[in-house]
Amino acid sequence: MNLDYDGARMNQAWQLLYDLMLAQRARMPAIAAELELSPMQIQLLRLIEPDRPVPMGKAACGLGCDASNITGIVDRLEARGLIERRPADRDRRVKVLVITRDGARVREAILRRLAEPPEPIARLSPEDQRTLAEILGRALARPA
Amino acid sequence: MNLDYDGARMNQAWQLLYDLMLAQRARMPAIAAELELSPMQIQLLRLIEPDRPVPMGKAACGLGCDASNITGIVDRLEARGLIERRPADRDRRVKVLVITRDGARVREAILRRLAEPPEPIARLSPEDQRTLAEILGRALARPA
DNA sequence: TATTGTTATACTCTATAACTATA
DNA sequence: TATAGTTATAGAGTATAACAATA
Repeated sequence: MNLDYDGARMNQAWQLLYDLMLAQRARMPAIAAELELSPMQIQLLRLIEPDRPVPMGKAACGLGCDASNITGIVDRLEARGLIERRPADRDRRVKVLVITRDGARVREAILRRLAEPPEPIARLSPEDQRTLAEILGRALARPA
Repeated sequence: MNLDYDGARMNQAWQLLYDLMLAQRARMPAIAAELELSPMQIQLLRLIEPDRPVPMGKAACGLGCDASNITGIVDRLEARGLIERRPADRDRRVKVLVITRDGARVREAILRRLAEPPEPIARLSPEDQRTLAEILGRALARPA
C-alpha cells in the first residue's frame, strides 16, 4: 500500500514494523477463537501469573482499558472458573485477581501459542534474528 | 513480564517485537480519539486511496473482519460524509467505496499521524534504524 | 447454484457518569 | 474528601445465519 503523504515518507523501519504488526494483529482473533476466548480475555489471563495476585486496577492499567470495563472481562473469566476475585488484605476496597488451576492450564496454552513467531520472523536467518533482538533490545531498554 | 512456560522461552526477537506491538496497540485508541474516529474507521479510511474505488468485499478482507461487519463501519463513515457507496459498473451485486474530498483530508491527517514512529523506534540511531529496515525488509520480502 | 451485500441476533469491548463501600 | 470497584447506559466491533438481488 502507498503510504506517502504530501511527498514525505514514513520512516522506513517504522513502516515495515507497522506492516508486520497489522499482519500479527490479524492473527490474534484466530488464536483467540482456537482457545475459545476473546482477545481481551487472553490478554488478561496472560497478565495473571500463578500465585501472583493482581489488583483489578493494575489489570485495567495493563489492558489499557477503563476501570469500568475490567469488571465485565473479569466476570466472564470468573464465570468460566479461570480466575477468582479475592478481597485484598490491607485495603478492603481493593480486589485482587488470582488464576485458578484450570486458568493456569489455559494460560500455559496461551503462552505456548503466542510464543510461536509469525512466519516472516521465523524465516529470518539466525544472524538476522540475533541482530533484530539486539536492536529491539536497545530500543526498549530505555523506557521513555 | 515473565513469559516462560515449561522451561522453554519465546524466541527473543519475537518477544521484543511483541512487546513493541503491545505498546503500539495502546497508542491506537488515543490516535483514534484525537481524530474523532474509531480504530476500525481509521483502518478503513487508510485503505481507500483517492480515485481508487475499493469493493466492499476487498475492504472487509483488508480489515480482517466478516462481510456483515463492513456494512456498519461503512454506514458510519458514509453518514459523516467521508466515503460513498457506488454501484460497480460490471457486476451490479458489488458496491465500491470511494473517498470524498472531506474524507481525503481526514485520511491525510491519519497518514501523517501514523507516520510518526513510536518513541522506542524514533530513539534508535540512524545505523540501527537502517539495519532494522534491512532485516524487516528481508522478513517481509518473501510473502509466505 | 453461487456470490455480494444486507439484516437480525447475540455477545464483547469501549468510555462516561453515577453509585457503594471503604479509606 | 478521595479512591477502588460496580452499575447503567449508549455506542462500536464481532461472528453466525437467513435473506434479496444479481450473476
